[in-house]
Amino acid sequence: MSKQGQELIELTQLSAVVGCGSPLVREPIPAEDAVELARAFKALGDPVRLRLVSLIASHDGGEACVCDLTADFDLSGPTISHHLKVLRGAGLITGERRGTWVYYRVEPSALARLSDVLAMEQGVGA
Amino acid sequence: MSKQGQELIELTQLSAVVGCGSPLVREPIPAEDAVELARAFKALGDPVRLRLVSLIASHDGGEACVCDLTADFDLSGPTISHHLKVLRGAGLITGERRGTWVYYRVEPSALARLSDVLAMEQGVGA
DNA sequence: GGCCTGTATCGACAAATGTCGAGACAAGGT
DNA sequence: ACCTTGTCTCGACATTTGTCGATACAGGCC
Repeated sequence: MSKQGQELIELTQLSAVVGCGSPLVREPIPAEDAVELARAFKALGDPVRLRLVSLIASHDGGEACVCDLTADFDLSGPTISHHLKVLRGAGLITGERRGTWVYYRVEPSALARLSDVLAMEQGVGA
Repeated sequence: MSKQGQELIELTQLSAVVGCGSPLVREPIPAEDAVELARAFKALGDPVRLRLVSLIASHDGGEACVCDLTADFDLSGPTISHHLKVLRGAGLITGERRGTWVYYRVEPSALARLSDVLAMEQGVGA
């Protein structure tokens, strides 16, 4: 638990550094921030994980249990669990155990932050 | 050249499939599209490459030559070249040789596409 | 209590990735 | 023509990553 706290990224905190509405086209991303942001992008850089995020986000109520997710892949349970752990470590999803099942939901602010960084905003080149 | 054409991803083409303004929260991303999108996100999933994109995009005129980029990293020339190749293969940047130097510029539509996919759009959960 | 189901961790292994040095190719200056 | 400079390609290597089976933990049901 304490260890996990260290690994967990506070993507929301990056807003203070990168700045909201300050995309990567306006000024170079500082090296330290790039590490955090890149970890989030890397987490999305796998087809399975990208689909997992999409499945969770688009599921009814905005949450899905692992049992719902495993059915969509030809992968073993441990593998799905591993990918979910990576996404959790990147701060993109959160998991909560309710009774027998564990429910995952996306972290909207984290996705929004990444979306903002990529937004060109038509303010530089053209 | 012909080989490169195969590797090159037409991220713009994904708009026809994923749909513009159809983010990953509205409906699950199809498995095939996830492969293409994930490749782009993976390309951004490295601190060096993320900074490279940012450096290129924020450079004067929207383009930068390799000589401008290598100075910002403690990496060898071949390594920078490798990262640029990955970004090119993902369709995120384009390179053009003009005389002695090779100039790179970002592909705005590709970045915009990724940004759109990540945009939550407040239309589902809440 | 004992069992069964759902999920996570552990250890192992093949494949992919990031990095480098050496060398090749391209373009310009002498 | 030659050499210098800028960039890319090619092998090689250590590290990381994705995957699995086996196993452990958590919680409900008999």
